[in-house]
Amino acid sequence: MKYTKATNYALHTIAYMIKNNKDDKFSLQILADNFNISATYLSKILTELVKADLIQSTPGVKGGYVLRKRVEEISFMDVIKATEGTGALFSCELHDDESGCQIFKVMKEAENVMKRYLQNKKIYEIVQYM
Amino acid sequence: MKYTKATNYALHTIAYMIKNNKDDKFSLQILADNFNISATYLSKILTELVKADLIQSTPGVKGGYVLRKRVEEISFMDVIKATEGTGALFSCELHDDESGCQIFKVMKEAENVMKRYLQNKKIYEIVQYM
DNA sequence: GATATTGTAGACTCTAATTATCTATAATTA
DNA sequence: TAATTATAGATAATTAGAGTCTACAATATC
Repeated sequence: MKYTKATNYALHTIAYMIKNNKDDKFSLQILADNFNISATYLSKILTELVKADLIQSTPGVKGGYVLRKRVEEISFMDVIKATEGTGALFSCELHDDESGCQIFKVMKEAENVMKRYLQNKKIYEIVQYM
Repeated sequence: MKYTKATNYALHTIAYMIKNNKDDKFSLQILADNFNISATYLSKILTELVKADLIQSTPGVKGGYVLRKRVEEISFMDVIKATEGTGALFSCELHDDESGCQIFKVMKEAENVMKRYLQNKKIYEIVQYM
């Protein structure tokens, strides 16, 4: 069980945008070069952030990506949800009704504890140390 | 990012052993039948629990698996560690020294919060409700 | 000591997800 | 219209997960 690299790129992209003047527009190429990955690959990741309404994209000349929320409103969890999805980390196929499984309940609550931590932690908080 | 099914089988096996007389010896076949999976497959999973010293296996006639610790000493995390390994959920390849990455630090602490919860939760606590 | 029983190791397969890349296309500005 | 910028689609390589099957090792019992 591991977070995907896409999540890492997404978190670093948002942090990068906040750090380098949060109101600017950033081109895909600039961002991709920053991580040494192909632009189309990063595009797929950022498109998920667009769908999640965390950033906005505009095509065409002078286009690019821009933050869509105030930095106080962008948590780690918001970004992770966009890239990893919202499904539970643990699932139990051994019961007809998973939610009745005692093991599932514990695993789900443990997951919630982690997710609450990530929901409360905002990305701008750590940008100053980067 | 998902827990493996192996973790689910492992947790259910320990719970099953605690529930059905914790001092008994259980044969692989009985346990595998219980979950409708093949014995050799479950064996691979339980062998990890043996290595982690949570259960003991004895081959031969009248052999089987038996718990090796008192039930108060078997936490969810103990089992999960055995099946999922001990590596961090998040890793950052964008820095030479990962531990200096601010994003990594937050992700690691979030993980620790979840793991502490699972370390404090013992399997015998939920068996009574199964 | 032979035999039945029980767990383990190894090789192997199948599938799905991850991690990309490349090409073509759509939208926008100048 | 041309240049620029993001997106969608096809494709491919690699790895992890989820098993199965066969052979083997250890143990008890007769």
